[in-house]
Amino acid sequence: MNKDKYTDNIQSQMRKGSLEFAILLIISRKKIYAGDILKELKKNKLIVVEGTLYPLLNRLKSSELLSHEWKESKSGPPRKYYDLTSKGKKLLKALLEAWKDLDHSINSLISHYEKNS
Amino acid sequence: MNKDKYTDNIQSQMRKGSLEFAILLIISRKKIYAGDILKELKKNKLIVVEGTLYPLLNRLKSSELLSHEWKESKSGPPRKYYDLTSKGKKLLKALLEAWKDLDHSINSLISHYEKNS
DNA sequence: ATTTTTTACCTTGCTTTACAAAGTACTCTG
DNA sequence: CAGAGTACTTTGTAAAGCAAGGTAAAAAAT
Repeated sequence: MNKDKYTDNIQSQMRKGSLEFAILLIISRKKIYAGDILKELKKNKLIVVEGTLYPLLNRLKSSELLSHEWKESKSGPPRKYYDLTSKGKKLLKALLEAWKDLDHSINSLISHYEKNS
Repeated sequence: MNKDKYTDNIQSQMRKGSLEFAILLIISRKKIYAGDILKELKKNKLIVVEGTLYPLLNRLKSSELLSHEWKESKSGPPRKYYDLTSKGKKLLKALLEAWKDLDHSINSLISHYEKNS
């Protein structure tokens, strides 16, 4: 175990856990392809790389949470535009509740911390 | 890939990412041993099992984020009581900032979602 | 006093997954 | 058509969660 590597990565670990959720939220707004999803995530400080995003999208696809259709691009090869399936929409609602729970739990722990420091 | 298994686990994945953070927060309040950490996590709906918690505590220990001392128990074998090292305290402050960023990012995405649905 | 139960911590084997890096393929520009 | 840019995929490696089983100490039951 490389200590520094471990320590450095805890912060990114924290973000990664919410990655599927963030991606479903982004796709729920409008049909969008991988390149623009990456940009949206970066805009929100949720840094991901291709090697993570593409397999993740394919997992969501084969779990029938996403569908996609090919669309021509004016500046390169065609793109896969993703959309939520009804199963995906349903899950998104559930994740929203789960997020609210987590948000509440962590913020409650934080408020204890901040009282004592 | 088992679809249902994958779908079922996204919610817990979300929580897991914040696990180290939550554990450091809990330990920051007072010296505490694994059994009581489990109870605190459950109280906050952050469900974890022994097979996850013990290796995690050991990783935090070998990264010098935690220290521990053995204490006698009145109802069984001795317990390892964990405490934050100064390195752990420093990391906790950094994680607090990272959490606030994540919280802000996700809640911003959510507010877009809720506007459109 | 020995056995059983409870409590506490640890380990093993399996599976999932993030990521870097390399690969494939399409399209536009010159 | 060669090269640059864009888009999607695959491979190999390492990290980590979890179920299940293991070790050990102390208390309770017999």
